[in-house]
Amino acid sequence: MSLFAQYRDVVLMAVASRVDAGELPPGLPLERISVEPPRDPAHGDIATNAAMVLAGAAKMAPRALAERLIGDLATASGVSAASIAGPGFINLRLKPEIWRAEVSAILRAGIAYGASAIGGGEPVNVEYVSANPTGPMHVGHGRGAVVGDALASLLEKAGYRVTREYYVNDAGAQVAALARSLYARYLVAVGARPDGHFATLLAEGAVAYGGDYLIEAAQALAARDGSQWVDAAEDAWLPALRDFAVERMMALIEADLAAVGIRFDVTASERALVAGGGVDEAVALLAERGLLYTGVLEPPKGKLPDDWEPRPQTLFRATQFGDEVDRPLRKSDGSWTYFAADLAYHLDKFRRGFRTMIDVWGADHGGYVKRMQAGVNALTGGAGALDVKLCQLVTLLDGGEPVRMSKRAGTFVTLREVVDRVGRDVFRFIMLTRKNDAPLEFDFQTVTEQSKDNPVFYVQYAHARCCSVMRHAEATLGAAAATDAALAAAPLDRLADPAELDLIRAMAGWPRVIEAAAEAHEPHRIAFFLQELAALFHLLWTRGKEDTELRFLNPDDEALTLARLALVRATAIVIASGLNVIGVNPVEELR
RNA sequence: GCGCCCGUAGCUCAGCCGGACAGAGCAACUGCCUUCUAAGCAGUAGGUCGCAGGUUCGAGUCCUGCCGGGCGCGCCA
Repeated sequence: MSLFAQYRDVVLMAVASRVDAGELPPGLPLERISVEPPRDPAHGDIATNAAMVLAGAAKMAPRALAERLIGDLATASGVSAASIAGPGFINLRLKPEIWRAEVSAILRAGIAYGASAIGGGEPVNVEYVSANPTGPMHVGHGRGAVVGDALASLLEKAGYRVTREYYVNDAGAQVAALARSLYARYLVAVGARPDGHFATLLAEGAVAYGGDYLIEAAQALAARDGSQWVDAAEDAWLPALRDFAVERMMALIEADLAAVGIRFDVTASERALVAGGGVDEAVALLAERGLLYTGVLEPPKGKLPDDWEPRPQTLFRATQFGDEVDRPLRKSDGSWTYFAADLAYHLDKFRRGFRTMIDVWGADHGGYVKRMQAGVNALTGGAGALDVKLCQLVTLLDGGEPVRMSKRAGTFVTLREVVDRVGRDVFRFIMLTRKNDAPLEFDFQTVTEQSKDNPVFYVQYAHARCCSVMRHAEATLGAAAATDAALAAAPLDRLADPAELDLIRAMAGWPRVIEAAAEAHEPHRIAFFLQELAALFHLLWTRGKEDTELRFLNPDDEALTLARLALVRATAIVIASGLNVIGVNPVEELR
């Protein structure tokens, strides 16, 4: 339990004892009480809004209510002072040994420090990337991949049972178009058409996917199947080529993702879902609940599609669940819309035991959120909840100049190109330096330079400095004295400098960051926490440069040295713990 | 036209499901290297939190309207 959770209990006990004593009425809204670090550290170590949030129900002035509570709080274990401030805040000052004990706790917990049980083992499904299997990943996909993966790790750290999932859209028109593009490449590969044939088709718009990656795929297809498809009818070759292409593209995508250290527990296929009758089942369920009807939609406002014509179709009553219009489930050719299949897919997730589902999408899918949430709401009878994290665009720059698009990939700069250039750790960290709904600028020059302009480096450098100190310590004191177990028993009361206590307080906040970020589904908070923690460590380091008394290694005072080594080691552990959640390897040396 | 997201210091952005004088980095100016990696640190300066109302003891945070930017708007996914 985090320190703040512990003191929340202390506050609750103080309230309960005043209720027992008849000084406060029963039935107060205790859930509104928060216990957190005050924004201004000068106010104390721990602040609670208890008096203010209970004032209404207790029919008392906040400060008067605070007076009732403060006696119990001032004498609570570990509290050195309690005061009432401002509109009715109660500020607690903790004895320094409470903070110091946190250093031992970190050393004993190791990289697991910060783990929480608030998830209570509840299953959560995080679906991310889910790019069409039509080509290599581009950087935009990479952002969603990192956000989803870090969010999944974050939730695991907070005690949820997480499934990482990829939904393969292998049933729609996109993959048919992919198969046609592959066929055109194939005809060239087996020599049935001249070299320029593909370029001509592409220019005419007869094929959709012009990326070079289909050349290799076509050669592989030719090697496997020879020229058997050359004179075949489309009906004959399309299914075979589609399967071949999807399999090939998924291998490509999985390799790209592996380069960023991302893997999935479950890969769900849209085609398998449709073939297995999942869509019929979901649609039947909606029909059963009276949520389907046949109707004609108004034409969309704004840009009207060229071939718009009103026609009756099967509609889902999404408007009953907060959507703007009712949504079609069938295309004019009788097949299911993507939305229908996605409904079935989310119903499937729910039936697999996930009441909480999180989808990470690109911002261009923003218009799709309400209908999907409406669908989940309808299909689960309100028991399932879908949260959608929309990732805004990534703009690639090089020294402030926009990066030109790559021909090889078709249109976009590939994820692989970027990761090969900057490394997976840099890529992952930078992708979390903005909240997901803000656009992100990714400048090759900035993210690879070694200065404090580069947040990845800045955090890594703090960790490397910690490791450097430990290496020096081991050289003089011996490895046995510098183990985590040995340091946990160091005389921590020697840590008395305000800058040292500031660092400890920040580290003690790590469990809170995990819990708050997990509840908000916001992995970027970890990156910001790490930057703050690194800053505090760099500050302390430089103080030691200026004032020999504050140096970590003090040859004349071994007890003091051990206490400070405990602090340094704890810092390294918390940084590593944070980097671990976002999937970045902490480095031990930067040379 | 409608929906979603965004609007915080000159620039890039935080701001923890309303809380105590609004934070950081960059850029600018001033300092700190015989000492654990100066690839760092400290200080100074800089903001009507887009605008106008509303709810509240209390609003950058919630509600309404407007302004500005991005994304999207049957038979694509």
